[in-house]
Amino acid sequence: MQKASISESVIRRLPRYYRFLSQLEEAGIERTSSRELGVQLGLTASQIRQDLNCFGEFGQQGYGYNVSALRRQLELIIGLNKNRPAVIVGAGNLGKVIAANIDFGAYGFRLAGIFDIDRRICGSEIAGFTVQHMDTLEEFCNETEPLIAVLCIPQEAAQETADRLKDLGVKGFWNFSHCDLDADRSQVQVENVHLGDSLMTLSYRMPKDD
Amino acid sequence: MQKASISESVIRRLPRYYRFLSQLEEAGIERTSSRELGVQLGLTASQIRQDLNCFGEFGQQGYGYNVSALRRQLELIIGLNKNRPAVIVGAGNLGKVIAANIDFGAYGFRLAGIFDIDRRICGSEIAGFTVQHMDTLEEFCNETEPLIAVLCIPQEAAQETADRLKDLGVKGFWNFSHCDLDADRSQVQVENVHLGDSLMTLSYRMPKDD
DNA sequence: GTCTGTTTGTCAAGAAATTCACAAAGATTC
DNA sequence: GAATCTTTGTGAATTTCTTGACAAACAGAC
Repeated sequence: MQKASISESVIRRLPRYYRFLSQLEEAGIERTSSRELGVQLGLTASQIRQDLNCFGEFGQQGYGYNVSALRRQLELIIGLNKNRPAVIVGAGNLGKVIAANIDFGAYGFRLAGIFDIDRRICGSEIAGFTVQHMDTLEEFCNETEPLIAVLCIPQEAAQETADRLKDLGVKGFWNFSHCDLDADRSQVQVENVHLGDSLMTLSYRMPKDD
Repeated sequence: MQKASISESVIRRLPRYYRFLSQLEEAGIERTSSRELGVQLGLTASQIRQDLNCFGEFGQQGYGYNVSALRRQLELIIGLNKNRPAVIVGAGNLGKVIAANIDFGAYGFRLAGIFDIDRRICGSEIAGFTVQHMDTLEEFCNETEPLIAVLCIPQEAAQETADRLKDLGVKGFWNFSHCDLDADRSQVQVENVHLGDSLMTLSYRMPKDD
């Protein structure tokens, strides 16, 4: 499907393409072109063609791209059609919000369980799941084989927990802890989410008025 | 302070440098070097020196960098020492979590108010703030002059609300709506946070086992 | 105080990403 | 159905980003 190894820059743009095409499809628009997409997304038409061509030839000369077909292709490329089990580790404020508000199904996953170390939280219900204690993590993983883990735990516990989950077969980490996980990228994929970093870049870009 | 216009790539790395230096400082480590930082952060020493030199000469040959001094410099560069008013718009699940969990002070801002369109939510208290109705937004902005707004509202309302806030003098948007805001970057800065995009890149990087 | 070792700041080379440009192919018009 | 218009896919040019290399400067040892 893909021509060579895809650069990080391209990968980061794929979700935007997918989102925008979904919007077009919902709006009932049947066809589009790299020029049109470029204008809407603030990119050059050339870049969009270049990006898409990493994965195949989805357009037609003189016509452009069929919105639904291209959206579907991106869905397959990104893997959104799959249904891979995911586990949330850490049922504090953040864990709760993610459990309740992220539509894992829309991203090719399904939430399969929520865990926490605090026995006072265990047993309570979040998003239809009973919070389980970390002691039962091994059992759960052997049974359910989660492909990814969402880490919503304090910085101190993150690396250790990630290692433990890695040994249990988890292949991807969506990491909300305030640290960068250390991992051999050939074995495990890590997506760090640092809201603080994001806010800092905004802070940097604010007028300095010195 | 800065030598020329700073590239996006460099800006994105600054928060990581800052975070890591804060950790070193807390651990009581006094000095470090570009080589050491590079090993820890998974970057080349050359890149770190290049990045830092965009803003000045903070190191000393034969010695390296003083951790506290460099952290302090980055603090100033990013603007974390400031105290600029911020407003949260949208007091649903996400708005609540952000209000309660983001330490705005640590990023050079201070939370000054929370707004929502839903009168049933207005009047309730979140993180010490009484949720105000959007009708009173103009009054609030004239008084408090928030520099940034955190948008935690549905996609449909995002662009309109952003325009309204822009007219009220807001210069930056931390946008959690599921859309990319359209804005003249010379007047207004937008930092889009798309958790869905983040999860999609993880989905893409998962084994395909076809 | 001299000598050795380390590390910076910077320039240049190399690599990567983006944009340009255009032939080829098909759509659309008349 | 011929002529014109549009748009893709792609190789090359350009720009941007990253890495390599080294002189200059200082630290630390003796």
